[in-house]
Amino acid sequence: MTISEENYIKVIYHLSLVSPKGVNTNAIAGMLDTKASSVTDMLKKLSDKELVSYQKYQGVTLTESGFQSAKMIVRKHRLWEVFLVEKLNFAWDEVHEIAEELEHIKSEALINKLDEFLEFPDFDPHGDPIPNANGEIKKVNKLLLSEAALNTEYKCVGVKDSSSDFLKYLDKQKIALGSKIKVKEKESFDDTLLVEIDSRELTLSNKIANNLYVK
Amino acid sequence: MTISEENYIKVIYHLSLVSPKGVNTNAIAGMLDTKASSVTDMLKKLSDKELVSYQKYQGVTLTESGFQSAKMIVRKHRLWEVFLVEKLNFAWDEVHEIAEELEHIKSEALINKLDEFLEFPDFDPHGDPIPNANGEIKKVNKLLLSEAALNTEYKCVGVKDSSSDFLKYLDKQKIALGSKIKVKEKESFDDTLLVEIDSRELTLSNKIANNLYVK
DNA sequence: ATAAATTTTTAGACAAAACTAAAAATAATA
DNA sequence: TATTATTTTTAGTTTTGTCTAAAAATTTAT
Ligand SMILES: [Mn+2]
Ligand SMILES: [Mn+2]
Ligand SMILES: [Mn+2]
Ligand SMILES: [Mn+2]
Repeated sequence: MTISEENYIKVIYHLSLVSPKGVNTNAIAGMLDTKASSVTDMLKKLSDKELVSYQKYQGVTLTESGFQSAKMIVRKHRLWEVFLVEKLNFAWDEVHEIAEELEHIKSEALINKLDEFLEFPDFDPHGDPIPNANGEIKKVNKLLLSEAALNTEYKCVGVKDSSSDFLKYLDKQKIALGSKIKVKEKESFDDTLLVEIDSRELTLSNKIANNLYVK
Repeated sequence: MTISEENYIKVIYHLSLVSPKGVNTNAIAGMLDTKASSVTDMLKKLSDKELVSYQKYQGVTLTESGFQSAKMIVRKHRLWEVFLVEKLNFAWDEVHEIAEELEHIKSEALINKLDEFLEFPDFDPHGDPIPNANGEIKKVNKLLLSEAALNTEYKCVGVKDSSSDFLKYLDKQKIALGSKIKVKEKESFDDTLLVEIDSRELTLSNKIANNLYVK
């Protein structure tokens, strides 16, 4: 697989978690910052290689083989992110772009040795699960902070939006994965939350609450 | 720079250490396992980007900017090799191919953090010097074992040939970088050496002696 | 149900990096 | 020096991945 093919497969994987019946050409184009016509061309090629099932105008889904490949790319991406944060001391908002490149390094021995070196982590720095060498993914019952019950203690376990802006905002508010969090009040007008985080009180907008996973 | 351009620049760098007056088209083609015509095409492009000085039929040399770029690629290659051996426990004959891919990862922050993580190594697992962030290379007065004086204690500090075959042969003979080595006798007929390595006696062919650096 | 809007695909073109075959320049040899 | 051999370059293709513009299919709205 070329780097470009891998990027398409990965994007189709992520989109099909949201639209499992079939992923739109335009959605793929949007994610890859390319044109719909380019996507159509690539879908034909991926279909020839039996990585996707594609019938024109009907959207696209991954085949079993495409699904497996996608998970291996995601595995590499997330393991490299762990490496960058845990070993090289990058901040969690700095690692995604670099991992976008590292995820295309071919060696299977490399990724398995890296996994071992990192002591087989289950989650990446953003709380996303890391598929193991067989492609198995540990399922976690997380929910968005916006859906959390009042006066119940949760733990921050992941972010939905992992843009640098959002991650830096969390840093500024000293909200990290692992922080204890409890919703004390919910403003009915705009769903603003009054929360207690590690015994500090904070006000969080609904937008924030919609992008923070808790458990 | 594309990956292909980087590979050309790196090969021209290595070849120009041997032929500083100008590197031949055919030599480049040989190293990159491509055709001379492809090399000519690329030399024009590199010349347009002022990474090389090129006049047709006259061979090619790196410009200052090309030279600096080449050293940064070599820096990345060798730092990754150290990482693979020191941290991921790869054998020294397994790392070159993987480093061939890793050397093209773009981030400068990454390579400098990796350098720090590895505690700023001066040499890679094959004894080759690692340029620092400014492109400076530590010069070492090493010589080939075949040129070593008799009955003088040396230390193995590098290999000239770093093919898997040669490296595995050294492993089998328990010759590693850092081993103490002394030439006891030199057979005048075929230059075979009788050496003492870490207090074991061994017979080494001239071909071996011509590919092992000592100091 | 028809028309309008949107999405998707096709057709044709382009740049990068490779190739083959043939021509041109340079180097080696008689 | 003239001839031959080798090296290098040019000319013309190919493949991959992209693009624009236009056509076709599908979806939405009237
Ligand atoms: Mn990421
Ligand atoms: Mn991540
Ligand atoms: Mn190497
Ligand atoms: Mn090396």
